[in-house]
Amino acid sequence: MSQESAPQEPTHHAPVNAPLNFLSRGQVGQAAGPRRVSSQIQREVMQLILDRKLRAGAPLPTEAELMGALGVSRNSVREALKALQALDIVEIRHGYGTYVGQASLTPLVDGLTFRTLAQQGDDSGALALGDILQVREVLEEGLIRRVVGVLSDAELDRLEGVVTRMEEAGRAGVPFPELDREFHELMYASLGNALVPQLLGAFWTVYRRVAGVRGWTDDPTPDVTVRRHRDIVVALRARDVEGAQRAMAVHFRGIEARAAQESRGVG
Amino acid sequence: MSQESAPQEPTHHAPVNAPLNFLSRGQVGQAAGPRRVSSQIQREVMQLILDRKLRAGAPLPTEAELMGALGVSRNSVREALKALQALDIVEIRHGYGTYVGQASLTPLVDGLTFRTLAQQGDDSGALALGDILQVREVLEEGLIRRVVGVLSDAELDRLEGVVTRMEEAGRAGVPFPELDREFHELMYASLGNALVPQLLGAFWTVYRRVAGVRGWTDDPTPDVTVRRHRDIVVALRARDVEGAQRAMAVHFRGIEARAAQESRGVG
DNA sequence: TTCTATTTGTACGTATGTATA
DNA sequence: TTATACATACGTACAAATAGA
Repeated sequence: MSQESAPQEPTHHAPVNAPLNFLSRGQVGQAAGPRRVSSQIQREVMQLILDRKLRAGAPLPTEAELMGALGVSRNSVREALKALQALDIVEIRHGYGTYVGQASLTPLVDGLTFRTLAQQGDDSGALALGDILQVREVLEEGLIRRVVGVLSDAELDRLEGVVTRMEEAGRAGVPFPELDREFHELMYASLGNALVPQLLGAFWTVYRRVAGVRGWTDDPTPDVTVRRHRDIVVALRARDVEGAQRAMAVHFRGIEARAAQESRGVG
Repeated sequence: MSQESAPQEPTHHAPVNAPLNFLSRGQVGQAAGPRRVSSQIQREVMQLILDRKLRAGAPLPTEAELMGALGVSRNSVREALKALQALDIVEIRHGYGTYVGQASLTPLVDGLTFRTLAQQGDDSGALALGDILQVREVLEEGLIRRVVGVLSDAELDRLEGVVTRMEEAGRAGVPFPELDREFHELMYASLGNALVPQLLGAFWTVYRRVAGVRGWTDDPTPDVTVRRHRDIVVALRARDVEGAQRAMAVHFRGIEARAAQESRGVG
């Protein structure tokens, strides 16, 4: 290993990283210099998925077929597929084949987790866990207002069921992080917005992972957590918009207080 | 190419895609079967960045050095680095070296753009442009309330300057998408939340890219757009929380109306 | 400017591990 | 269990790009 520490910025003239420009070079085009073979293959595969309207799980050509069809080496094909795999745009199953991926928010989770863990020597522009929490809070406080009117009684019953299970787990002394996640995802399902639950789930997962790496203990006051969630359900059932938002805000105050306390304990 | 259309779900027993588990297998550990060499290298490189506290732009070991240090082939190293490059965790410069990346939200932009473009045959769970717009709207309506109290007069002047430049561009018949982006990013800079401007910028970019691919025309009523932004600045200057949120809501009503209109035009 | 060393990009061949049928 | 298809990994060679002498 050369290049020890000394985080010196390189000259950095061209921040090139040309990702997916889609129709930037013609449809499946070969007109006018394809810059990097590997990047070109990435675009070709994505364009192939779009053109054939393939859904998640649909089979993609094998590596050998892509080699022949695009006239490139196996190495280039594999590097391109690895990059698309990291974006969850394709899914590679060893010994079986390559398939269209879910295009989930897994890359966001990975990236945010990495950035949050890397900011210990906190400098400008660094990402703190509090930033993620604040975004979650703003989102959920705004979303709960829009969901009060559309939540059905059946959905409210399901929410209350989750709270009940939380209570049971709390009495048994068992942590219930998954129930918390389920509660928040369930609440916004009726919005019919496919992005909302995934985005909230992504932030939630980042929080949990970072907390895990930092060795934070499990919820020290599960009874309080249960009560906060029950308050939310009560306000939702009463169709009380302001009350619901307030209950959500209180819930997040608790989360933030805990995070701040743990940070003090470590720092 | 075999495997034509027929988007049939495969058996799909194991949804394996083991990404970055961080300390899942010991620190830099090799204890107990490292499943995939390439994935293992990804984790090693990330752990190296964390351990050495390297900042964005810092040089990483060359491919040859990684080969020697980890005892793997160059192909495996390259595949791992390609995956990390897709996540913007490393930056590869041809003929020069590999560096720590910005860990930006580029992967999110790519993924959301891809998903939105792929959902033309709209089925369940598909991601629509309206979903992204709604998240932006909820975020900005909540954020503007929190920013009213902390915005300095200098920042308000800068915001008004952007609106003025919008007005000039509009009079000259020049579209001003970048000024719109600048306005929204500038507004939340004083929050000190590193995630907020990047997340909003990501959603904004996805919207613009999808609109571009779909061939939507530029803003047909730039004067209205300018007025909406000016209304926001006026409310902010008056420290009018409710008015600011209302102005932001009106702004988004306009965007949604335009998107709906364009969608009807195509569909 | 030209040359050179370093480093990444692409290609080919071969062997092995893995999952499906 | 066997056979087949496919991804995984390694090694080598050469091409292309960059920085610096």
